[in-house]
Amino acid sequence: MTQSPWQPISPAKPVRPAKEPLNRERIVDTALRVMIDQGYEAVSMRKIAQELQTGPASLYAHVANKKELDQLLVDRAAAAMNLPSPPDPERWQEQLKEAMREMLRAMRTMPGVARAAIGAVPLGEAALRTSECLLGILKAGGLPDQAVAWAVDLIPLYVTAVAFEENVQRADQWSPEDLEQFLDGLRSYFASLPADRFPLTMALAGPLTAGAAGDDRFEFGISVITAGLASLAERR
Amino acid sequence: MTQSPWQPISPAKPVRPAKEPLNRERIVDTALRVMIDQGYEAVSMRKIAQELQTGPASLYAHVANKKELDQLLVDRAAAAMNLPSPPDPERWQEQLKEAMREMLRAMRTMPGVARAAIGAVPLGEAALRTSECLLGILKAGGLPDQAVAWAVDLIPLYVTAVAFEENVQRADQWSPEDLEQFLDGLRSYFASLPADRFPLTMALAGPLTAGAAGDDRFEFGISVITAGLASLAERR
DNA sequence: TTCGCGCGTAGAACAGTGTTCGTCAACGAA
DNA sequence: TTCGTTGACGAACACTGTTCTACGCGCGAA
Repeated sequence: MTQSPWQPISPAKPVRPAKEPLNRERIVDTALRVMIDQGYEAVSMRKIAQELQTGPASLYAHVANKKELDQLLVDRAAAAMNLPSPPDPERWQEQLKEAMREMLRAMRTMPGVARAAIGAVPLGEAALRTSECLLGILKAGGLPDQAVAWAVDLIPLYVTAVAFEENVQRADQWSPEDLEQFLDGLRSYFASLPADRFPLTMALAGPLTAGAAGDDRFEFGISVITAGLASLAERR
Repeated sequence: MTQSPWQPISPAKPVRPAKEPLNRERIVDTALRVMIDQGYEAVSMRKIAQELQTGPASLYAHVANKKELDQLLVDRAAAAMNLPSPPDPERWQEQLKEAMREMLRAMRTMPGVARAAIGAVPLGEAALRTSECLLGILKAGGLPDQAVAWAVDLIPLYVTAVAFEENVQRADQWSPEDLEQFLDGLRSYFASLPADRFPLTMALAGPLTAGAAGDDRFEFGISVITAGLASLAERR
């Protein structure tokens, strides 16, 4: 089928520029960069495509869908964790806490990865490596196998949830002053409650609004979990 | 200003049907209904408006935005929980576990509410009531005030995360067979790993994939948390 | 009774989203 | 040289939350 003669001449020939071909790694790199400096909400297929100077459809040749891209980002975060090893039966509780701190640290450097990780079992290679590490520490602690397995589910669940909660605040661009202002509002809200129905909430308004910014609350959480797991080990 | 005489006859008169006026409660009712039988993802302003035979803009007269609607749904779930009371110092650990089971139960009857609850401090009246209840139980357990306060943060975080994880599966319409198939795939995936790098993952493939369907894993989690909190109380 | 005002209603539009369709250029094999 | 395959990608589809704007009804004031 030849061209119709009256057709307008071919429009300026897009002349595909000799640019680096797309691949999965470049896509994940770009997504990670966008996520780090604009947050998870900004990571859209369109934005990444634009950043790579292409159209959104091009990405689908290398990534099944957005969910898979999310998983790849999670795996990047997991790869960035350097966890304690080898497991030491004498120090397993401290090692466990160190591991949890490291997990939170890695998730903090990539705000938004918690949002991508929550509610989806991470099965990438790097994620499995962290699981393997946790398994080692917990086995060194002398926990029964079933407890070890479930703990490996519980621990990332908690850390991810904490990171996610922090990122919700970060996503709204809260400054420390905003946070303090929010807490002030919260305290006066607690103070305005009906005293007959919420006596404890009112009495504990101070502690309830403490430690929101720093790591104290997280340290409390990992202490509770570690102590709880230790109690299972001791009664073996 | 009279009508121009040449104007076409009044166009069928929209005749606003004598329908019940919109209000916040009807909106939340509808949203809840949609969420229960179609999941959280299906709860959109448009869909709710359509369900109420109106346009999406109408909702904004009664609800500030989607986030606020989410919070109202969460509060409905909180209102549906009937928690143990009064606190009993002799049975505080069992009461705590009962409370957590009840929280999960309520969230299960409203699949999707966990998605709405996660990462946003619930401050509605019903949510405060559950906090107050937890505060009572934990105080009865003899925990220090700061521990009580942080525990009240930790507990809903865990329960919500578990419920959310379950709902991700439910959202994808997984049947029990699908779940079993997924676990089979997981086990064979574990079996195919390089044995030198993932020895523990392979050895514990059984326990790792156990208890995904039932409540055993959740029971383990609440036991760990309760034991951890108890250890803080005992060393007072 | 009539006027005017305000509030609730709601259609249309805006700026996004994930994803798919169909086309087009480039490249290796025949 | 021609063919077939593959990757790239603009356009379009079906959505989303939210806002603008006009419209009509009920209610209080005159």
